[in-house]
Amino acid sequence: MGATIRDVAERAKVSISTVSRVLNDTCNVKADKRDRVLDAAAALGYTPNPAAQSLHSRKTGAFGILLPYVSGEFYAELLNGIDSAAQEGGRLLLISTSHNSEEELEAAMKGMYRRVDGMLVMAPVTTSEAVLRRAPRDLPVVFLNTRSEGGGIPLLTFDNYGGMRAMTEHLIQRGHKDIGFITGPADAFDAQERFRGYREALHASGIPLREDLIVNGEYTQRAGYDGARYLIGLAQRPSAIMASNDDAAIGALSAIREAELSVPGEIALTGFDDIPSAMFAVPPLSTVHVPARELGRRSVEILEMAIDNGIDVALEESGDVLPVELRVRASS
Amino acid sequence: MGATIRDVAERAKVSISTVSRVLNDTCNVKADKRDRVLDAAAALGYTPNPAAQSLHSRKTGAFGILLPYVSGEFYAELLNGIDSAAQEGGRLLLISTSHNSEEELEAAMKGMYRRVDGMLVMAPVTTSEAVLRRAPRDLPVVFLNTRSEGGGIPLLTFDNYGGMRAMTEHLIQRGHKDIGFITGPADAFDAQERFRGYREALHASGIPLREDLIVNGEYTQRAGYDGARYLIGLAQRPSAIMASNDDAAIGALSAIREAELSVPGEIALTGFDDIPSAMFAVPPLSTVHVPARELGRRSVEILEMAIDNGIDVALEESGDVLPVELRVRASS
DNA sequence: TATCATCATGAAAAGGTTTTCAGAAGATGC
DNA sequence: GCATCTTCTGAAAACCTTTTCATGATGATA
Repeated sequence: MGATIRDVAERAKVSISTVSRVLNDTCNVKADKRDRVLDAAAALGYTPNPAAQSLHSRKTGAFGILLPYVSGEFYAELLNGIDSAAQEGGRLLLISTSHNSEEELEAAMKGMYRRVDGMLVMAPVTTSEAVLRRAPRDLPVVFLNTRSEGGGIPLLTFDNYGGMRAMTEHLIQRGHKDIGFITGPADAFDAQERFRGYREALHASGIPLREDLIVNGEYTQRAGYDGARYLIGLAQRPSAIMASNDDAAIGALSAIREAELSVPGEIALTGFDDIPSAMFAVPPLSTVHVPARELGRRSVEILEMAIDNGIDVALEESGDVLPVELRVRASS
Repeated sequence: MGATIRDVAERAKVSISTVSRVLNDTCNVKADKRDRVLDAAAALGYTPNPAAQSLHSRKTGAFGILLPYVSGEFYAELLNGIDSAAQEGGRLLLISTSHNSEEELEAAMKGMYRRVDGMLVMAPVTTSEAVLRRAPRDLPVVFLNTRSEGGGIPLLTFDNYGGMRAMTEHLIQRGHKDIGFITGPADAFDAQERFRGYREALHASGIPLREDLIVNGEYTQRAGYDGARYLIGLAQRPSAIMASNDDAAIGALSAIREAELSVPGEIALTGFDDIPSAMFAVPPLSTVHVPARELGRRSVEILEMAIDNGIDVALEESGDVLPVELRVRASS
């Protein structure tokens, strides 16, 4: 059904080389032929076959993105940034999820190999090196929010540690000493970093860590709800609860309100990520603003650079830890 | 860098035809050669070039999905369903956003043409016919949640009208007569349907429509917040507010709490979509459950059918309006 | 042993593009 | 008017598969 360059050539009574030249305006073609080709192409609704093009050029004009999940406002924001940057660059976007499983991750990378010019990978439960070991060597990869053993790998993170540390210090400054903490997924890089921020802030202030105030959680509302219920039920109830992300905080908020405790009067509450919902929580949630959209955009830029100029050039631009910002609202 | 079938053939000392046969096990090959080929392929880390394959087979093993936006929990759920179904079918997923603009939509479809075997399109502000008119005729398309002028087009929707009508009837049954309504985007199909459900339910119960209780909104928390503030400020304040989706309802909830009105005591509140956050709102939000994930999965199945067996077969399976379910929680 | 069917294999074509190479046509300088 | 140089154009190669076709080998049957 689709017309080929051959059809266009026939209709315009020129060779296929000429058609190609006109369409890519690569060098001079006489005006009359040029017009004939353009007319013929329009009449036939000709579009070059991308498979043939990429077979020849070894480029695809696309890149892949590999996320643990797509659910959640954080990922939505991130995707948003990636999508708009990709669209501006005229690139197509292939997406896949790994569910934090190494096998799925490897399968997805294999599946995208040579269908994309490069990949954006977010793999918080392994290291960038481990991923690269199982990936084709000639595929430019930029990592997001992933642990790295050494340098030499394009990697973009934001300051999980610093953000949570600042938030903890904020609570300490407000006089809180017994601060409950609902962790993220135990094996996730960012969750560990956030926990470290909490731990070290306490330590620096000489506040002993109460193990019973630490609840293992997930980045979900459900986990936040469950965790908060546990903390509220303690004999020595904490005066503040820190959730490892906003979703968990919103779940915790639900549990706290259910127990008819006031926020922040009886229990202060904080989150992390600053998803849109944080501002509309009741009361508005104190949280750490993460530039998710920006992270998406920047990572696309770096990938673009890696594709065009090689990994080494991209490297100079990357290795960045994007700053985060404390957003103190009514919940603390 | 990547090895080709030619390299494998050379290393295994066979012809490329044999390599191809072994790798696709299409017909019998002697055991010794088969082993040599397999060894060589493994040693070289050979993967067939997808561009060459799809050039020959005219298949891509991928499909495209075109959404208005990717932000928001509803889309995340939908994407989730699509992604998992696609992964099961071994298909790659290309994604793009249209921002409800016809130009972007057309550009995205053109961009994906011949890079995908079919497309899933959600275009609530136009009609499926309008989209198809500008699309290549030989591209299977399944529409989601899109208005259609006639039949004959694979289309999957859920019962926007019925859901909102049922919710309105629920409020009427609870004795509400002055019910504020925060609309969705004026030109969106689903938003119009939801509004119609509200209007006709009132009409059926003989309750006159108060124009001043209808606020033009968006599917955002911000719009819900603004809309609710307006409604609360009215001299003749409504006793209930219906938001066109959960995001708007959560924003409205924020405004109501800010005004220190009780929910549902002084103002009842309802949403639509049943996003995960709805259950964790305080109080938990009465809403209409929409099978977003299911919608995603089903649409992939239908597209798969359209690709394999032609549009007509897929058509029989589609045209469905997925049922929605009232979820009455504490907010009403 | 001769014939036939079956099996295994390689050569070659096709799929649609871009690009190189070479040739033809026209222009320029003497 | 001839040699040289541009400018324009077409043929063909290359990109990497899959599949058809043809051929040689193997085994079976009469």
